[in-house]
Amino acid sequence: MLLPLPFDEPFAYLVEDGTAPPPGTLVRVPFGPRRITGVVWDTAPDPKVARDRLRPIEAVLDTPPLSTALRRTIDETAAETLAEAGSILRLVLSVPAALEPGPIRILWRLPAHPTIEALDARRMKVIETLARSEPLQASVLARKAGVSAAIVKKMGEDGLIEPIEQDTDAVVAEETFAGAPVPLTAEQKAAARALVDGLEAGGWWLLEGVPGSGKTEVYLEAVDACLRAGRPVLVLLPEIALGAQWLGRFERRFGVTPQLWHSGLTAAQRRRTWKAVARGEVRAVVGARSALFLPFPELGLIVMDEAHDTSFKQEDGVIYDARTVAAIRARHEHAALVLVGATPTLESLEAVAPGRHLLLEARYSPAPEPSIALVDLRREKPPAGVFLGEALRAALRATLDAGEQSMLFLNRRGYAPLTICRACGFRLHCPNCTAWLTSHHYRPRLQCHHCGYARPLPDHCPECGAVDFLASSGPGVERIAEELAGVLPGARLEVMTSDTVHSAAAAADLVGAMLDHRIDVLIGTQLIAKGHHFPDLTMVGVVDADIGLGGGDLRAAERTFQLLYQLSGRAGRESRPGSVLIQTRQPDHPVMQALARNDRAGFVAAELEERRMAGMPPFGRLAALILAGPDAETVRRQSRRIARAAPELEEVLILGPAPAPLTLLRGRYRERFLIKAEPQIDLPALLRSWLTPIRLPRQVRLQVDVDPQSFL
DNA sequence: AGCACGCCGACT
DNA sequence: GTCGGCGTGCTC
Repeated sequence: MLLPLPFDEPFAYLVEDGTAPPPGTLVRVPFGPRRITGVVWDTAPDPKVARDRLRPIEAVLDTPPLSTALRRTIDETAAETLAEAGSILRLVLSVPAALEPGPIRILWRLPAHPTIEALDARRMKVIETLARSEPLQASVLARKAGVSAAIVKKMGEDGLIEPIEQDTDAVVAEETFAGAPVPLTAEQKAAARALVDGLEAGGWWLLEGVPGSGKTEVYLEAVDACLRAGRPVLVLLPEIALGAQWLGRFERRFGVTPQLWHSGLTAAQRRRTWKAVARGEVRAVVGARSALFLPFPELGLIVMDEAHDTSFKQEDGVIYDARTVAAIRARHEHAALVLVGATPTLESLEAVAPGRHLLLEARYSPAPEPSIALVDLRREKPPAGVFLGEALRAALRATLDAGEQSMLFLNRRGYAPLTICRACGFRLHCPNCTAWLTSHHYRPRLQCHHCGYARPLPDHCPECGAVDFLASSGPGVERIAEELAGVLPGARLEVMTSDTVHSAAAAADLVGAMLDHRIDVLIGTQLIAKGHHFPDLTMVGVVDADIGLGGGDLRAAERTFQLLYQLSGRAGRESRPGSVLIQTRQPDHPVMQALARNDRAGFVAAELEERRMAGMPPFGRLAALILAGPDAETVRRQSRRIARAAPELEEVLILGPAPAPLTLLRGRYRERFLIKAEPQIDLPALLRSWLTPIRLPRQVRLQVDVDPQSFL
């Protein structure tokens, strides 16, 4: 029995007269003082307790069993991430309430032999209504029959009508997938055909296309083919992309809304969807990465849109990469997997089989490629405290005068990333993290973006007490909005960040305001880079393109290119030409040069060559170990212990331990290792044999991150 | 993960 | 004298 708790091995239980339920069955078992729902696993467990201490299974649940494909996915994901199998099972059984019967609703129907003698007119009306209807709720019945609720209630008491109980979770809306296919270009048709023809055989594809090339329409053809073949489909999107625009396209194509799975669902929606998926009644789910662990009895196709997006990496709790898990699940389901995006990761470009890399090169609409220009901030240096250079200001003005829209991009929330005392030089920092406090003006306070610490904006220096000497250093989007208001008086500005957009509805409002041209300039963080199409948007300005390039991140260049490339795609839709202005202090950087030449292929080739030389992914594999605990010395001592036990292999390079860049995070000291292995090495297995024998004191936590995306 | 057991501080 | 803090250990 595998339990949804952090254990690797299944536990053993007694079964009556040796009739064990088949693998996958959900059962209720006693575990210490509590009752837990576990799943019958495939291998006979090896109990580490005496036979006579085994306890019996308490009950077998009605929930349909977990499929073999899902159980193998759990095993393999555990092996790959070094998480316990039980922790992965916990992701599958993430909705405990879905394992219980749902709320009961009482419906009324006619008895087998209804009494109709001597009934008054109102009672007859109720009988007649039920005679030509399905069982109804009391209130609905009363309304339909045109009588008061009291009459229905009394008839129930008198046995004239009969109650039945209905599990409200058992009711699903019938899904009829219809809608109209969108006409496709020859290039799109060819790509769609390749996917449709390959569905049966399975395996994975890379669907790459410039923004506006119709990638969605192409993969929706594969979705359609899969549904026609009677197999369910899972479409994964970055959480933020699960917006009205995407759903609108799905609805236009299929005439129905798919089932949704994301963090914003209510408990009841979550419970109903989980149950319906488990019963095999759901044919299409669109969701964020956690949807990969839904209990589909079988799956025909997994589509990952914007597959390069960093939100597909789960960074806390069980650390997993949705791309890896999707590949594992697709393989065990004999399902097809399609990774979709404008800027596929170097990993997927390198791994894809030549015939399975589908390219869409033509833009749907006749808009020409945007012109991209670099502004050298070293030459055109704005005065201190000013962040928009002359060229950018002029472009913004011209766009406004032409009655068109602009976007200003800066990947920094808040007003300023640092507040400094001009009297004593003190920098306001977080008490729990190695990080400055960001000042926010819209919601006035100082905030740590790593741990959630916040305090009011101070009027004096907490160090030397000097009043009115605190100065903002560096820009955030709020500060850019302030500066821009001075540059374009009267222009309609809006700021879009996770601070100003709390809900899907708020995001839809902003998008709507852009579409209706009630906004002249939209200022925002990477939220604004994600697939929205604004016909009147012709200018995109990047306030500081260098932000992502610093630090020790091996993917810094790749990510910066992805982000700015995607952003450039926002400019100039329909028939109007777009222009992109990028402010940078490193105009000679390969990323900036490639952007200016609009040369993605060249950038990818050069970056791949660098990775190859360095043995970095995709030509080698990385893992990060992070030890964290409240006491710095204990953490250091334990890291040295782990270092001493490290395997010594020619194909494996172990760097560290060293204090993590974010040395203090949420009040815990952190030491890091980085492990680089040649591709032929089974890195998870190596880590397991290295780390499993090591017992750490409870205050020190060891986190293993295979294929890390973040290097903090 | 939870939950109990167990050993040291401020209180009705 | 007890209530309760959370460190440690165990759960088939």
